[in-house]
Amino acid sequence: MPELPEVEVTRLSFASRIAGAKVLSVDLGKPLRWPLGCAPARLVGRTVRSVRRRGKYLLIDLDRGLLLVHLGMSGSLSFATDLPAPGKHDHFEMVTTQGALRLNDPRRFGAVVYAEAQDVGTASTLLGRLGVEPLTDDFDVDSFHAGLKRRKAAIKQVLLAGDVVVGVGNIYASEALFLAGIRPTVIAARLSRPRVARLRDAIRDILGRALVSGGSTLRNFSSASGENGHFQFETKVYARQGEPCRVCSKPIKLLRQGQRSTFYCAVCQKA
DNA sequence: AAAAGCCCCTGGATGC
DNA sequence: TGCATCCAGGGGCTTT
Repeated sequence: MPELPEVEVTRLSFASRIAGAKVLSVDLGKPLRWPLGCAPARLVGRTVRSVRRRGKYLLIDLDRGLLLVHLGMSGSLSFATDLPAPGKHDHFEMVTTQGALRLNDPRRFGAVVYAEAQDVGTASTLLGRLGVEPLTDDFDVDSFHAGLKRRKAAIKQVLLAGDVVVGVGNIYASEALFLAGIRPTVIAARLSRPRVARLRDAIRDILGRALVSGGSTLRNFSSASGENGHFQFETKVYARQGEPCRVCSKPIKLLRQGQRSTFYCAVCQKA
């Protein structure tokens, strides 16, 4: 579920509401991907400053230290003053003076990790190897082209790896490659500069439009205020194998790359 | 350094 | 209805 648009939609849905709140209590459910990294009681009394995003991570800045939140495959956050009693898949809850922030994550691939501020951004942290933010001006054609030049893997898998550009997951990788007319199996280093430029524009276009649409709700994603996304109704190739391409009417194809599904049109996307 | 595989976990859909 | 199998939006870690 959560690729860059979903994470950003989540951030926008509670960042302003939680800013300035004081932490009253923190409770954990079953173990997530990584341990919190501190005793929950240590967070009590701290103040939430802001909520930022880096790639698919949310960074909740406290007056001292910060929380890194990752939604994994099945995570979603809720922030409200009137949440129902916790369910079996609620594994993190932080009650504040302005509402309770809760992580629901059935598969538990997500995580909430506490870090001291000075630990963030270095190569030793979770954020150290992340690529450029695709919706910023730093995502320019020259550096994108240079990054891809070093990679001999298929372009789809390079996009998913997140060390060249962040935030593009399985849905939006297929969609962006379709929009750019590029076959997902093309070796990244072989893409010409004009095609790299098209791909850059396609990634920004897809992510931007998904963001405006509130993200994609495939199973149970919703923002922290409970809004569902609706970009899943706009996908051109994702999960449409066998159905006619919306441009040329030939059947959409499905293949496996790195044990993940890739969807493409063999006519519209040239090698 | 980069690429390929493996694995964490639960639930829903499908097939017998 | 029950059971087995496969699949799912991510990504760190280990092995080539």
